[in-house]
Amino acid sequence: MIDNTAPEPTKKQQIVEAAFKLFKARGFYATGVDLIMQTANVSKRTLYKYFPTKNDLIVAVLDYYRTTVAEHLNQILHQKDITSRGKILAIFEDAKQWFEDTNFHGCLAVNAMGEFSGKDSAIENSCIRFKRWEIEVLRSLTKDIGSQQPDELAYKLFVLLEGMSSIAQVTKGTCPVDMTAMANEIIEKHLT
Amino acid sequence: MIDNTAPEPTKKQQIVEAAFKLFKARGFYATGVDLIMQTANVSKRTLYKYFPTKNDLIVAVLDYYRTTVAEHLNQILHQKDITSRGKILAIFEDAKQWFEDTNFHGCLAVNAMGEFSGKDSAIENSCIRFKRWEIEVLRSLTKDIGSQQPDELAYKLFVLLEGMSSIAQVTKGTCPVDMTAMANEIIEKHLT
DNA sequence: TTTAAGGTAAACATATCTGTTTACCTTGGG
DNA sequence: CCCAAGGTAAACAGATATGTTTACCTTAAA
Repeated sequence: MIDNTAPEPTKKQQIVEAAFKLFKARGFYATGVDLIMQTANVSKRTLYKYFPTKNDLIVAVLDYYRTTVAEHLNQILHQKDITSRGKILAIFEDAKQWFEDTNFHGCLAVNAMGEFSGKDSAIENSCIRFKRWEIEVLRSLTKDIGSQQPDELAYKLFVLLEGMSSIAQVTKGTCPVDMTAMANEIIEKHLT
Repeated sequence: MIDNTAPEPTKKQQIVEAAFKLFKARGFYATGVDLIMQTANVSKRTLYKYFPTKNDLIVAVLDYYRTTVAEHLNQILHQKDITSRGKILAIFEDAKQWFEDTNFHGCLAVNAMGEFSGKDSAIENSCIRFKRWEIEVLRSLTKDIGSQQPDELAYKLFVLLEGMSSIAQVTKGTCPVDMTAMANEIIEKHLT
């Protein structure tokens, strides 16, 4: 009998998810493995079996972070009755909700870079990969729109999203500008 | 005889400057007080005399960070033969150079927020104060320009700068867009 | 000369962190 | 039945962190 219901054991995933939640809310250095293992309901031995070092776990968490963002984005990207331009604007509307959450703590990759820049190249690379992936998502959309310079437009939009994120993380105040409209104007200007 | 040459002792400043350099390059948690005191050429006792807690020192460093940015900005802001609009564009050009430095490690206030959000309200407040000050600098310029909604325009420009900073910090790649030109277009669009 | 302020150097206390090891438990298939 | 895989619990080791304390030095002013 072949078991095809749950191929992956759940313990490893429990660890990653618990660590993800804690790292996001409390930072990386400030979160000890003891707390992670308690939150995940897992013994320390099991944790170190799957992740020989804490930094290995951090890399896994950053990769997991990308999959969660990707799954969330796919709800927008896979809609059939909406143009690529509409999808971009939908991303901005979605980001607005995202950033206004009182529980928002900034981009995990940016935070990780702040703590591990120049100290752990595997973590650094994971952060860079994440940002490259984000901009690639935008680029595929700006290419769809028919832009002659899809890279440039994607970068402009990316700067907006990153700025919104950073400001929201620190000030936690409401945004006085309709950033979706601003993005739309930038697209408009770019296409003419 | 009254001594009015150097009223403040230099030790305190040495500590703040050394800590500033180290925190910027290596992060807050990852930088121990031993390293700070060695870098500052100061004994541990002296350090704890001026800063009873490491977090007290962090708050002082964040305040010092603002004064260094302010002094740098004043070179632009105090020029007489340049319009307010020109000053804004000069800030963007300056930021470009700033962010392209291989030794750039992102905004210290953003990094501090990533490490201490929800953990130390004095540090949090220092970060928020820094961002509020930054946007106030921009607002005084957009007001000068004659904008009817100086807050909105300042916020738009601030989003751009923050986005540039974040992306530069993580990807360390060259920016494929002339952000100064983009800022100029946003100003143009806003004023009409 | 004395004294107080400010400093150094280094041992010390205490806590916490990552990571290891030992001993034991549970469970499902051969 | 048994036994290997995967797990728990908890003690342990070693490094490192923040702070404290003790003893001593230097210097300028009263």
